[in-house]
Amino acid sequence: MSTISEVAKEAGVSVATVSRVINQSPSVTPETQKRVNAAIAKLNYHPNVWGRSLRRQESRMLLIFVPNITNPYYANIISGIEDTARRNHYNTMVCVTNVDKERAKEYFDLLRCGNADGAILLDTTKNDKNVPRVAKNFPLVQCCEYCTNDSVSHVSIDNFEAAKQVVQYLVSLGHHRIGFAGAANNFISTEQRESGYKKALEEAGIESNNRYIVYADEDYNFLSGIRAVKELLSLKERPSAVFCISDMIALGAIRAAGELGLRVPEDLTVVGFDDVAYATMFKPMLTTVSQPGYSLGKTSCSMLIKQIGGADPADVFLEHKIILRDSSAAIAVE
Amino acid sequence: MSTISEVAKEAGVSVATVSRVINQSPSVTPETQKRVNAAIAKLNYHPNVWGRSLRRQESRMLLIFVPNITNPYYANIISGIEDTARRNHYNTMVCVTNVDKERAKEYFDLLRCGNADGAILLDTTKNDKNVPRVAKNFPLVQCCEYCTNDSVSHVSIDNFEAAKQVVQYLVSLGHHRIGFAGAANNFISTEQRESGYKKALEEAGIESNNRYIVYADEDYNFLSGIRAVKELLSLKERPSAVFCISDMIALGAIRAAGELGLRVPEDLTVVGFDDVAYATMFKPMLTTVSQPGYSLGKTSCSMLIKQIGGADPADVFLEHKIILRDSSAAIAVE
DNA sequence: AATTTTTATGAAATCGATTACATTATTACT
DNA sequence: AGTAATAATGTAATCGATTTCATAAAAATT
Repeated sequence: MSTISEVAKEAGVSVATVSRVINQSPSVTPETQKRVNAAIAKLNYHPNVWGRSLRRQESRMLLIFVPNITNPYYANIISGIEDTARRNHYNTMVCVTNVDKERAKEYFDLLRCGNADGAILLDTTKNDKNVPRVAKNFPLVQCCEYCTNDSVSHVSIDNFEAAKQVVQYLVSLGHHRIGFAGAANNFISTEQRESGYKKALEEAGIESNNRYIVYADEDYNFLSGIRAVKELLSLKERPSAVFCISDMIALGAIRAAGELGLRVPEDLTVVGFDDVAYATMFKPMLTTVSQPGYSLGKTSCSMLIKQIGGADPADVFLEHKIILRDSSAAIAVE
Repeated sequence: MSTISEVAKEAGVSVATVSRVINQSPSVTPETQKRVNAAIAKLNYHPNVWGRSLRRQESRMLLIFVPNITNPYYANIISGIEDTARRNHYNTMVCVTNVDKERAKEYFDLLRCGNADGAILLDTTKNDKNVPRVAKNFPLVQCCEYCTNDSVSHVSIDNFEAAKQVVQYLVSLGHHRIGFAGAANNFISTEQRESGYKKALEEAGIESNNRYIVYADEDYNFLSGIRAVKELLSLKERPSAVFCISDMIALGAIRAAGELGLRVPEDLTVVGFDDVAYATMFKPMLTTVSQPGYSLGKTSCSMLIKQIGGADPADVFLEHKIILRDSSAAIAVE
């Protein structure tokens, strides 16, 4: 690879002038510019990032922490982040943490070493102690999930409100035995959706029943969704509707119903969360809550870039949307 | 952030000695080591990567090009790559190209700028002209998909052989009207699987019928799978089995059958490819070909690291496995 | 024409780490 | 004891780009 001094020699100017041409600073004769550009083209020169970063004290690289990349729900968010980063001349680097705190710490070292200027976290848990600590020294933005410490920026939907609205919708369909399928993890969204569920029941004057609340595994996987919802459906007074905090669990719910000889939505109404592509791929198509993934990513990224520029942390809530499909219906007359 | 010279001052030694301690070079007194390490801890010092990379002329960063991250099939491969990279003290950076050649070119610039030492490509198309060109100057390894130019390394399964075996299996079940659902893209695996399909038919003495060959969209999406297979099933003499080059298309095939009132596997045998998690999530569970994703990633990565160290390009083929489940059955006696 | 201002360019310092070479201190050997 | 060999550490060059400051040339002003 060629260096700036090779270009300088080729063009018959000093390295300073070449640098000026690259960075489009004024006061370079059009004629000199042409000569330098010709040399750059001839040598296929690309400015070396190490030299540049070292001098400028910035890497123009952003990190994106995701727990795993299997969940299609992250794809839109990442697109939103990457497009915004690119538009601002930042590169991005997806760091797959696998919900492994050790690995996350290793990735945080990329900030300490100067490898990156900031990070967007999609995997913060409720009680995370490390994130606020890192945020003291480096620009961070939490997206979708966040820790309770409110000194760190976050962008998300209002999970409490969304869950409340879902349950209100179910009540409006005539359901009053409404189940909740959560997950055994420490994500704040999980907690908030459960709170929203309870609040809506309370406001509707329906007594909350702990046996109507079950939990799938940490990662919302399909099989644990089946297991959890089967538990719910084998109750004596089984619920006529179940609100699942992820589409994956909801698909499990539909399968569980099928295995127990129940039809969806005739015998059981199922509502999911996230609106992944698979929600429409199988019959019945899933009623679910859609998050503005691309916007969440886009907003997180522009917030991060502002913070790198010195802005203060902030919290932003974006709008969700409830999408009605086949898996929910009014309760049959008893 | 603190620098090496601050550490040197704190420890009362020269920067050279600090560097020696960091890099564990011999001939540093245990006592000095202790002092330096204490200073490092006290200042929370992390060596700056720009300085180091600039001097060492290496970034210890590897790129992973993926067409999209929605496809769960990539998750294992990426895990294999990342674990191997980490074990060799390399960082990795996932670059989502969205099958956009322009964006891929931008990412290649990360190599030219020195941001990365090499790349693993999961998205090379058959006739790609750019990849061999880039491979002249930088270490590249193609994984799963590769271009016909054989000067560039690749790691993959033997798609031709796998497809042949699938069709031989179908023939052994008594099927002789066997359909093929490919995709309208330029991936070499697509072509090789079609060739393997044809070869197996030929060897079994079954005449190939062009009307039994249909194509889903470029990205193997579910809906186009439904469309393509419906075409197949509406033929007068419809096939009794269909081999789909991806699980997504196979799931579409099952749906298509259902919509036309056909049962799987009683009326139609369906075989997929890739063994994604969803293959077991819906009834009937999918018979499919499993690729050793983790090993593909791992092998690609160690090959890349060897190439960075100066080794020559090479080609490696790994073993696939045909996984028999519910969606395939012997043909009913007519 | 002489002086000031502006413009274009170059020389050299700088960013933070590594490393070849130089230097000093210590140990081993005759 | 005096010299050679070895060990521990320091000095300074280096990687490639940016940028401050200096300088030379051109243009504008009086």
